[in-house]
Amino acid sequence: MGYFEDIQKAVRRIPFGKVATYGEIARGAGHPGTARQVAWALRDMTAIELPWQRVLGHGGRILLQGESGRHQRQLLEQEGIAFIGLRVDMKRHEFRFARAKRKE
DNA sequence: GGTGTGACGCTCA
DNA sequence: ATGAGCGCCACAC
Repeated sequence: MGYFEDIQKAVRRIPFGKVATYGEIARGAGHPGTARQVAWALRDMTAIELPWQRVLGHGGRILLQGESGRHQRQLLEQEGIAFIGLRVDMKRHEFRFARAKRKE
């Protein structure tokens, strides 16, 4: 079990209609303080089936640039996630992990 | 093992 | 609100 898989599992735990920040994913995966690496890991995960669109930057901002970002927003809106300007309404949609767990 | 890189997060001007 | 600076850490060379 490596870092990559830990992140993958954490992302899968985000329920439909909810979103989580990179930092929250890192914590939920048991690797606090590695938000940046979460983004790195996600790049290679776009190929596999994963709700990567539910992962946002701090404050609910989409960090993907260009068309990818536009696509992400579209996917989120399809899930019924509300936006306030460029940010997701985190009051309504932020998902928080119960606690970091190493083994599943 | 040193160096550069990045879908980050936080502070401060 | 907006942007620069800096700390962070896993990975590929």
